[in-house]
Amino acid sequence: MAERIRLIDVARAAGTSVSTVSRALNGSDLISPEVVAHVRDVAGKLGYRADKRAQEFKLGRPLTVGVTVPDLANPFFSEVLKGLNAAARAGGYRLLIGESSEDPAEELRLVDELVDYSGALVLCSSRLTRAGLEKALAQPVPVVCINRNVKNAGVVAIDYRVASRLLLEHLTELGHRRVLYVGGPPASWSDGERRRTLRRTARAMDVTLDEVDGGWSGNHGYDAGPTVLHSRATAVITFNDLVGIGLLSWMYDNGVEVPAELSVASYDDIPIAAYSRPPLTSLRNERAKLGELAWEQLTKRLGGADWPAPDLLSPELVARASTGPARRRARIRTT
Amino acid sequence: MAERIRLIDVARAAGTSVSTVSRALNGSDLISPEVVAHVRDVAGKLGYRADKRAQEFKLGRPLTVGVTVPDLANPFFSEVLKGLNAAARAGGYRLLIGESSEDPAEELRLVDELVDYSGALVLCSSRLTRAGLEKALAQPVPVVCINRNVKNAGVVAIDYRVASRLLLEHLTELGHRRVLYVGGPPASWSDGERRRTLRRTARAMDVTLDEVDGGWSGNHGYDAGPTVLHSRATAVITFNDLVGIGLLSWMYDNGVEVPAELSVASYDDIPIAAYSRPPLTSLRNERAKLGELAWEQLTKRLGGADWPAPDLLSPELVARASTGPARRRARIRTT
DNA sequence: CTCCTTGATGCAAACGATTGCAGCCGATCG
DNA sequence: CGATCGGCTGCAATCGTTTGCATCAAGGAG
Repeated sequence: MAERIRLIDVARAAGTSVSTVSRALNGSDLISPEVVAHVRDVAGKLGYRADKRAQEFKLGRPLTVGVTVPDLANPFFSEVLKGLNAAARAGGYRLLIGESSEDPAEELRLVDELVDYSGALVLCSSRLTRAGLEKALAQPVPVVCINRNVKNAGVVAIDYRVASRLLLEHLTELGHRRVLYVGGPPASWSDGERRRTLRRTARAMDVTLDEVDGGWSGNHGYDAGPTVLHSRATAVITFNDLVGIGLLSWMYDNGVEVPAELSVASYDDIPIAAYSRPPLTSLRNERAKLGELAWEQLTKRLGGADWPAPDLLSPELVARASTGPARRRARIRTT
Repeated sequence: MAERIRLIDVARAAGTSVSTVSRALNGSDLISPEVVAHVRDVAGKLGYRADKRAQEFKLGRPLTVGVTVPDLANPFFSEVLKGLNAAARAGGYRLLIGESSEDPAEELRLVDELVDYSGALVLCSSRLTRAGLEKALAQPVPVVCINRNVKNAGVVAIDYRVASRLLLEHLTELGHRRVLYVGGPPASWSDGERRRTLRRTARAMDVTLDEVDGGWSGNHGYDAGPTVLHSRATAVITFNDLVGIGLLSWMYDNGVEVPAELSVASYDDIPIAAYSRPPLTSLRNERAKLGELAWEQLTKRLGGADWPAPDLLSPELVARASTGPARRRARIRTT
């Protein structure tokens, strides 16, 4: 908790001027090597640390990227953040992270606040309304959206066409012809994409697809249990692994054998998916890479270029024990 | 991506001076109401936003709190961050989050970097060595440690004495007299505390306690499976829920009945613990509150006071199906 | 010996905001 | 009617750093 050392303190101690100290510390070639060495030495002894706020202020651009995520506790987002953080730090930027708690209004507030501190914005799985997004894009900083498709912004997303095809191919190979999708949060673009591509692919593969609403957490999956049980589907696809694991849990509690009576598959393959009972069939995606690519798009844009074409990442199926051959007969059972 | 509007632009548009605009916007009582209204109006029309960097620079103190966590993907830390974030934002501060990836050297680098931008530091479950911590505390900003006890800093932690007592009481009531602890990361202070309090309490309760090393993830728990199986303990306590769930998974894969043959209990009660098979007995703690309390200590300190006494939070036992009566005879089984 | 070049250094302006202080103007009082 | 007072407003300094430009000393060339 010592007092802050300023450039002028170093200058005085070194018997020179602030400009010389600044130049010496920043490696200008206008300064004689001996002076550089001396100044560095003195600065080191005094424990001088440049005031980054003053530096950035003088230099103009904020070296900060603002990021919004719907939910910090969801491993999917944590890993996107990991990737983005690593890339941004390597580029000399740091992250200002905001959590919207899955609330579009809160997200809008966040954007509004983050933009005051940031030279760029990354909206991760934005739950913003169309109008809200427009507003965000009108801000005086470049914006990249992860898992949300918009014009005039960088876009990095999972390729849900591939995702849905992989899931349905896997299930049809196991003999399933009737599949139920348990959906995600209403404002989620990626939920919309999952539905759209599932529908389209199901039609092409002659699979009957039903849909019910769900959410993003284990509780949402657990609560969907009765609905799922009463459906005529032999396989269920859930919005994400947390929902899937919650659903598996309900099935277990209610004596429904998975996968003998019902198959369950999901998106994301978060680490815990391998440890559910039974282990959950899911779609592995390179989440950290989503973050890295977002950063790449941003640097290009900050470098003056136009927005590059959207980056689409294809997931990969990880078949585990929660999916198996479709049962032959209609389920006979009450509650 | 419009150009940034500055105070002087507003001043010109409003036909007044920057000082007047500044005062009008900041609600000084030295300005006539009509002018205030007019300036506000013009500023609104122009979409003026104060440059926070310039503002903070002028005002002196950085309104940023730097935070380090070992692992962003661990729900425990996510929720601490949630609590801290909410409290700090309410106090007008924002969070700069750094992830050390469970690496003490990286954490030291992080601290070194964060301190350049922050007016205060929160070290969450710091893995720093003693010397590293000293260094961090020598920085010219106040530091709060969550789940790590140090002098000359704010301290907020889980009360592991209570935690260990609750776990061992629960297990002894179920008839267990021999318990194995599967430990956490070597640099973890809280792992040390868990061990210390478990040992002490076990001695007092006449329980035999064995210990093996583990880690922080599901994989660590899974890998500990064989060791656990070959031990003579009837109950296992794991470092955290992720480890516990990994261990449960190994037991399932290898046909060991839980809790009939082995009881498993753990610390933290992350949301997913309720959905493991069987659901995991764990210790619920108010993680978000850890973050809030850290902020409270910080504000007191920033207000000029000395560090308050450490805040200790008592956890609460959530008994689920992974713990049950101890089996009567020694386990007979190979691998 | 003087002038000019060159390399090293310092002076001072600038970034965008806040704020102490001086100044201005109208009103009030003697 | 002039002095004073008080309420608003603007000028200018300031925060810590960077950087264009002036300056200065030394050395070489004429």
